[in-house]
This record gives sequence, structure tokens and C-alpha cells, in this order.
Amino acid sequence: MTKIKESSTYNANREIVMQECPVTYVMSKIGGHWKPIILYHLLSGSKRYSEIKKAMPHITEKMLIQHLKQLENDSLLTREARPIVPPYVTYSLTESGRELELVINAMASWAFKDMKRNAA
Amino acid sequence: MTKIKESSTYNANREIVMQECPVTYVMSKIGGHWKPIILYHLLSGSKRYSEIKKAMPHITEKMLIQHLKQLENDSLLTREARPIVPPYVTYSLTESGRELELVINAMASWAFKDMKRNAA
DNA sequence: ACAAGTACTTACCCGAAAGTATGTATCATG
DNA sequence: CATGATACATACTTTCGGGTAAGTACTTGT
Repeated sequence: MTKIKESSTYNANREIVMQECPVTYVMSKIGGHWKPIILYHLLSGSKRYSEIKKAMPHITEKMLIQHLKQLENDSLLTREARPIVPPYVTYSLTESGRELELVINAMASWAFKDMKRNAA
Repeated sequence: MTKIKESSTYNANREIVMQECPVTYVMSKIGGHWKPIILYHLLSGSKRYSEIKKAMPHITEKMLIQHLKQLENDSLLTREARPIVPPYVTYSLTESGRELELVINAMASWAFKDMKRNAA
């Protein structure tokens, strides 16, 4: 897990902004290149680690577990490991995570509209 | 304007992801600490540069104009400068920018729900 | 004995985003 | 003639997210 320095303007601003800006709050949970994609793939149901990996060929393993852990910490998904070998680990969305579908849909419909507009 | 190096894995991945992920598309337009706040302040109507600045005490001038220009480039707002001195410049949302209100609302309602859930 | 499969972990590096500090143009006013 | 107001611009530095490459643990199959 990457350590975070506390006393920087960067983080000070981030916190200030977080408290007043729900958009930034959401970004802090699902921002970055990979999180939305992970969530998207889990919207269709629980998946094994290796299944997610297969579904996202461009992500590195480091990034994948890093984000899976962050999403787990943020209570957007849960991890279930069966104590067998080879390991069998599944990830599923929580209530909170599933509710993001509405947000994602709102973003998607704006995005498609905007892409069309800018293409014309 | 910040120059962008083309041949990096980072940007390669970014482009791959952008084409398939509307969420990332939206993020590329309104991501970062400040853009959503700027948009939020403009939702209540056109504002002068100095008014926006006053409304966002923590942002530096560099960040403010940088993001205003990016938002203008992305056609989310328009800039109107009256040729007088001292300068009088106003910023207003475009159609595209105003349509983001729906997205912002979806995000906000999820954020508040999630904040409450995590506080309990 | 050794490779293969699964789900990670760790050390190191690089580039983009954000922040700091200072400078610029124009004119009105004291 | 110098100060203030407005809306920027630019050089430099720090911070953080992301990427590369390699290693780990445990067991089954050959």
C-alpha cells in the first residue's frame, strides 16, 4: 500500500475539496484508469480474480490487486477466499457498489451524447 | 498549455480505456481537484474571473486559468472578454456543460448516501 | 525433481498533475 | 510618477498515480 504524506498542500486541498464536493468524493472512490472498469465487470456478477484479469488484458497484476484492495477498503466490493490450493478468490459488489450503476449510467449517457456532439 | 508525450504506456492505456469506458471519458473532462467545483459555481450562472476566484479561496491562479482553458477547449464553457481596461472577462457554461448537472446530481446523491452509510 | 497454476507481494522508476513564486500589460487615479 | 486593479503567463519544484520486472507460497500433475 502506498504511503501518503499528510502535510502537503496537495492533500490539504484534497480534503477541503472532498468535504464540500460530492463529485470529488465519488472520484476518490472510482477515479483512476481502472476502477470504473473493474466495477463495470463486476456489475454482471461476482467474478474470480483470474476472470477479472482475463477481462482486462491491459491492466498489470499490481494495479489490479491494488485497486481491488482499495475498492474493498471503500466497501464497494467484498473479497471471499476459499482456503484451498490453488487459491480460489471471488470478488462481488456490495450494495454500495451496485448503487453506483445509476451514477455510471448518468455518466455514460452524457459521454455518448458529448462524443457524438464533438464528432459532428 | 501542458505538452503531452505520446509514447508512454500511461497514455497508451489511457486511450485504450477512453474508447471503451464512458466513465473515463467523463473523468477526462471533469476530473481533477478543481474542475467539478468550477462547474458547480457556474451552474448558478455566468461569472467573472474574479468572482470565481473569490468563490474558491484555495485554488491558485495558475490552476484556475489552466482548468478554465481546458474546460473551454472541451467546450464545456465559453469565455467572453470585453476589450476594456481593467479587463472584464466572464465565463458561462455551454449546453454541454449545463447537461452535466444531471451527472453531478447522480454523483451527489450517491455520495451523500454513501457518506451517511460510512458514518454510521 | 520440476514445471505449472493461482493469487498475490515487493523494489524500483517515470511522467503527469498540482503547487510555489514571480512577472506582465493596460489604463485610471492621486 | 507610482500605485492599484484585473486577468493572466512562465519557470521551477514537489507529489502521486501508474508501470516494469521480478519473486513468493502452496500443491497437483508428469
